[in-house]
Amino acid sequence: MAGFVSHFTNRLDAKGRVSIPAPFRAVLARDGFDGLYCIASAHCAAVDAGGNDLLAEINKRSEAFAKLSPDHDALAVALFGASENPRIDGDGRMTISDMIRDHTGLADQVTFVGMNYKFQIWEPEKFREYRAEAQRRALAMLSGQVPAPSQGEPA
Amino acid sequence: MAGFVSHFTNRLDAKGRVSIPAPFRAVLARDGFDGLYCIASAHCAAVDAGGNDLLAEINKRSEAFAKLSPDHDALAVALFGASENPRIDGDGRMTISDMIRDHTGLADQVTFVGMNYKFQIWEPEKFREYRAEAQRRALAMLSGQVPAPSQGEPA
DNA sequence: TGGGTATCTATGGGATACCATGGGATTTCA
DNA sequence: TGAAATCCCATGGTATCCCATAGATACCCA
Repeated sequence: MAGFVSHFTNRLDAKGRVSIPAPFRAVLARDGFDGLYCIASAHCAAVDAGGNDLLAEINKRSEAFAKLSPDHDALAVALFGASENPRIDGDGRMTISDMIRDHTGLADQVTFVGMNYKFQIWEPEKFREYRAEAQRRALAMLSGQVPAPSQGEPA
Repeated sequence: MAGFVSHFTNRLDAKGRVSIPAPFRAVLARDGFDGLYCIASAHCAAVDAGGNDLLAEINKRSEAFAKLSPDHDALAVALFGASENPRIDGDGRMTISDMIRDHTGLADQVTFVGMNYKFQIWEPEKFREYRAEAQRRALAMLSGQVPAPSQGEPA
């Protein structure tokens, strides 16, 4: 079954709310996660969002280390300390927290980008730039110029 | 279902009380633990807090040694001697004990950091420093490289 | 086929509930 | 009996719930 696909740009209202695109809501409803799981991306000005599938990916990363160890603690702070669990109201909207606003730099519009098992939250202009760069990289990779990165690339 | 996520900073009042963030209280309520389980972190200036999940991890550690053995006794003293079981009042607040105050160095503000199966209690400024370091280490760990030996860890 | 209607979506705004916080009053314990 | 812990209530700010509206699309039926 298809996951999060396509991208949408919606307006942020005076209360800091934004409608989650209806197709994404449908995917979340199938997933069954309560609300939305969000985590700041470690390598770009976007926030990853999704449900159980995304949470499972995050959990997988920290399971490599023994709990209560310094390594596990550091990883847990970096991952879960940078995560949030916003609710979705009856009209399909979420509230943009300070964390999301600071990390993405978004102001009055929000771009939602489907990435199959998760989607990303972007400031629209920053997403345009990132997308252009991503397409250049994809083109280079597909033409065999650049070796595909080994698996386990941070999302 | 997600555990403790995100981080919050609340004020300590004149009576030494502080509100436990509502999302954390919701997780604790699901967990069913009576009050809060707290233990000083062995490797940083924070206090681990949580419910049955955290307690289970602590128990797992001491069970590695035979009861009544000197090793088990020593570990039990170290673990449970550094533990506390504060209550949560009707308004969702806990009282900061001298142990927590001394071990974290906190003064008038308290930062609560979600780490999924537990959360940590920090002095806000010390947390900022630790977090920056944790993000560096996490990036190194996740990029598949051997993590740099964590010398110079904040005590 | 075309007009009309119902539905869905994004968005705005009022009303309400919740949360963090402060402080008084009461209880507990040494 | 005095200090500390606990209970209880008040309050300001914020988040959430609920309803309204407009535009777009899907649907229906003559």
